Amino acid sequence: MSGSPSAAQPLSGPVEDYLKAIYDLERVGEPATTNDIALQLRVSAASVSGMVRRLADQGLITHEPYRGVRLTLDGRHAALRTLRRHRILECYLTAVLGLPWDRVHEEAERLEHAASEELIERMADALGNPLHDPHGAPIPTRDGRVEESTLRSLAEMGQGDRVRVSRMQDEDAERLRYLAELGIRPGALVRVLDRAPFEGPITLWVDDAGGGAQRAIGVALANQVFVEPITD
Amino acid sequence: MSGSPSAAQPLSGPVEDYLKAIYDLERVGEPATTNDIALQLRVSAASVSGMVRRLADQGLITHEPYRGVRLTLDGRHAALRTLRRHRILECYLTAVLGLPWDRVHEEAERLEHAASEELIERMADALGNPLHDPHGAPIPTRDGRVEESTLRSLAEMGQGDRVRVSRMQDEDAERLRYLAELGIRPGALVRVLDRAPFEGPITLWVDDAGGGAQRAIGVALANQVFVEPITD
DNA sequence: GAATATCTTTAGTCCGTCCTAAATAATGGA
DNA sequence: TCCATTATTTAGGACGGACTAAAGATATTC
Repeated sequence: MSGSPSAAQPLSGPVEDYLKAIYDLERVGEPATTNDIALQLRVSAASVSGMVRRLADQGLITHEPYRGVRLTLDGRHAALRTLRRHRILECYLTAVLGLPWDRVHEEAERLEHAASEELIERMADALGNPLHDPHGAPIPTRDGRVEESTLRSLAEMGQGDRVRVSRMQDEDAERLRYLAELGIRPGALVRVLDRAPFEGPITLWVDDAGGGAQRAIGVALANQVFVEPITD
Repeated sequence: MSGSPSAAQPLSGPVEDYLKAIYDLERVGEPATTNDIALQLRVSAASVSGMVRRLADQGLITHEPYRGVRLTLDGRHAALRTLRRHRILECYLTAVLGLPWDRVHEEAERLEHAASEELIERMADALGNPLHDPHGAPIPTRDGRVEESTLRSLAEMGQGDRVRVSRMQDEDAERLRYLAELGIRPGALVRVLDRAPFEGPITLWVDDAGGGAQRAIGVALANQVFVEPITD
């Protein structure tokens, strides 16, 4: 109840992380719950309760006890600024400095709290103002707009569906690397050949330069891959 | 008395800043005093006392009460790692991203605590492993060697002396910008035309592409410029 | 050598961010 | 409807890193 309206005073690293997490959880529609935030940030639920009070005091979120948390306009803007930083950094680190695809997330996670707005904009310019990061996530604009399409995960697809991979969860480097080895990365064209029952393996045909290859992955992995159906 | 010999466990930002400051102060020979560290880091002397105990506990420095502080081998290596990061970042930010010369110091000051070793090495490679940062400071090698020449400041020069600017203090952006405007930057050739008595202005001839220009600066400014005599 | 000035350290706080353990609220079955 | 489970919050602490005020050590000067 004491936050200035649009001050954009510098926020601490942890605060930026909370806001990002809340943004992410809230995107599915429901308010973000204490527990979800705790899981996402690998922090105890009690810690989240504490931080939630502080964020609410600063006017970055609203909190209905036992119900969950929503970003205010200020909070959303702060979250989007951080997200822009993060994703521009990911682009730059892969495209210009050649850091491996699966490790840029972690690096960006640290740099996003330290890089100035100016630096980020220089990187964005150097890259030609990209619209998506290397994992397919959309990059918010300077003024806080994002095209956050609600994508379906590959795990929701049925036999015969043909889809294009548009985005993947970037937190887990090992899974990311494995999926990339199978040819599953943003832009890839995939067809579901078969789905075994009882959450069994999903058999795919993954197109590539040499025609394609048959692959099988579990549901857990498929859940990290977001796709859009091909309509042709 | 409980630090592991060469662990290189990650250090916090503040700790890295203390080690850098101590390294810098200790370079002139004497142990770094509490007060000097406090002044350099713009922190109270009491805070330094507290931190000194922690650093000593971690085996990064040795402390003789009321006498001062010295880096251990571990501490020196940590300081040099941070310094390498800082200076490579400064190079990269100016040379590749075109950040203004006088502002890279503060940007690097933040990024140096967040950038991974790998990122720094990629930047160094992209730059062709430079030996000096944009302000003329030598860049420590990966294995912790530096050519720390003991330079004289421009303020120590007398009438008629001819010198090459080799390095300048980078903390103060405004002064840096002003000196650069006068043509005083690393590499510049300068002759002392006159020194007014009682700490008065120093009149210089500064060579440049168009022949050169006469300039006058105060002692305070001249103290921030380090030079080597030209012997020819 | 005593008095004074200057440094340094200790004592006691504070804030941010985390924790565990215990208390309280909401929810879903029987 | 009441009970058990699960989610959330509160209570109470820890730690790193900063502070001010006061006390102790060293240096300087007469």
